[in-house]
Amino acid sequence: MLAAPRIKLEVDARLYVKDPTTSELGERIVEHGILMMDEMGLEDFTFRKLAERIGSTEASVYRYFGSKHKLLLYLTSWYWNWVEYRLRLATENIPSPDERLRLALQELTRPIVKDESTPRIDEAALYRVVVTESAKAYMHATAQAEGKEGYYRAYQRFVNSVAQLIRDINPEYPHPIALVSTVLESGHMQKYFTEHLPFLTDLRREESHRETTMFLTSLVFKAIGR
Amino acid sequence: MLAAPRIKLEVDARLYVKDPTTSELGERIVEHGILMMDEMGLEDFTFRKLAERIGSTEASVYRYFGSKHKLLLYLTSWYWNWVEYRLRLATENIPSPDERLRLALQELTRPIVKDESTPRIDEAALYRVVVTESAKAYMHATAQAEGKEGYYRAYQRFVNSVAQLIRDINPEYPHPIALVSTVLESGHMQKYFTEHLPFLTDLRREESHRETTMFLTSLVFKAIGR
DNA sequence: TCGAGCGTGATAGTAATACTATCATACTAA
DNA sequence: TTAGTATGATAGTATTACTATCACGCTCGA
Repeated sequence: MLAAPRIKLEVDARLYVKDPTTSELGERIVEHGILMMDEMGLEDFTFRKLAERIGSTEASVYRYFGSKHKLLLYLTSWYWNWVEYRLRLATENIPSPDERLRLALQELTRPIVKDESTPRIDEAALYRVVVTESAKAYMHATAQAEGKEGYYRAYQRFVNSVAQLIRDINPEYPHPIALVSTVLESGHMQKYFTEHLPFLTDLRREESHRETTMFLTSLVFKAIGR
Repeated sequence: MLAAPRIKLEVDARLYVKDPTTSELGERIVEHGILMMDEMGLEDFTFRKLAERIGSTEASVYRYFGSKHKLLLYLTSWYWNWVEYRLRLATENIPSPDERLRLALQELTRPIVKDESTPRIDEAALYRVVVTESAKAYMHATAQAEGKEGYYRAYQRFVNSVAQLIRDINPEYPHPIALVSTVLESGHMQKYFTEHLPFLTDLRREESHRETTMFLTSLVFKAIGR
């Protein structure tokens, strides 16, 4: 079996002070930042705790990321770039638009596992972080300004990619973007509900990915008219 | 024209230390709590600032609500009870299940205005607070415990009410609860996007409520098979 | 080989936050 | 009249989210 090729995803340079991929310390900050946010949640996570865990100092962490919030934006941006990359792999060379969209939705609801092509990033943990915390990344007092600055561009780009798959099937459907953002957020939310608030969903935990795939696939294809 | 009758909605007693509806100070805390969260966002809002604005003290605010988070839970719980009350008014005595669901979805996407039957509560401001902050209320490290304790019961009850409208139309539809929570959250999210992050939706700001109604109504009726 | 500079660690400090505690006072109800 | 309750006034604590300063050591180019 061949080793997976290592991939590196670009993240908007304004989301970091110093590129964390250029040093061992930077890599450790991202690696353990993900793990700690996953373990304790965004609110309890602090740069001080992170620094302690990786044997560094608070000041050094701040040399890479200007704030906890920027680190979260960096991680979500990385995440959406990674999802877009997976989606391209899954849909390339598929001639049928219907089949492309179906595969894309499957890819979006697939259970996430640690990916060996990115050894410093635990995708399963990052996925849980994005599911739980991403609303906090773009719903806050200064979100509008951050949006205008383009801080959420990775998400925006991904939403547009999927919307294009919809337009390829039915160019008359009036709200492809709203449909895609609804489906993406719903996928995350239902995942969170099945794990933490099961009385707010009827997707079952044991079958959650299969059922989520069916639920969202049916929702989308019926909405756009197939 | 008759004055609207005043209504009072019950909120789970565990969400407050002392019932804020039993005193003028309590009413002022809730009233200005909503307004200030709307103006500055949850993060910048503090009990100290609130106390200053209403001419009281931090300690006195804590005598009503154990924490900022509990106050937010109180407000969202009040909000869902209020929405459920409106939905009952809108759908009572409507014999056709189809028409009931249609009216319910209209009610859910209607623009919110201050309601004179609740003089101390600015529903338009509360709606914006819930849209922006509610994910922070139930997505955090101890959410699962709070869910088990029943702190989100108002939301749960409302989701079930709407799900029942769906079952009345098509009892075979497999995921009414997931569909309802998806639609509720999407309604909020699209509202937020049209206002603050317009590049993440294709619903236009000027027409947002009309378009949102159409978008979600079409989504739901197609999903359940009408 | 020297030295400049860069990256990091070590330490300290600040304003604000999210509470908790204590005491005084005024009004209210028996 | 008094006992209790609601509120205000004030103070204090641990933690957070940074910012600042200095020292050290490694590397890279002259």
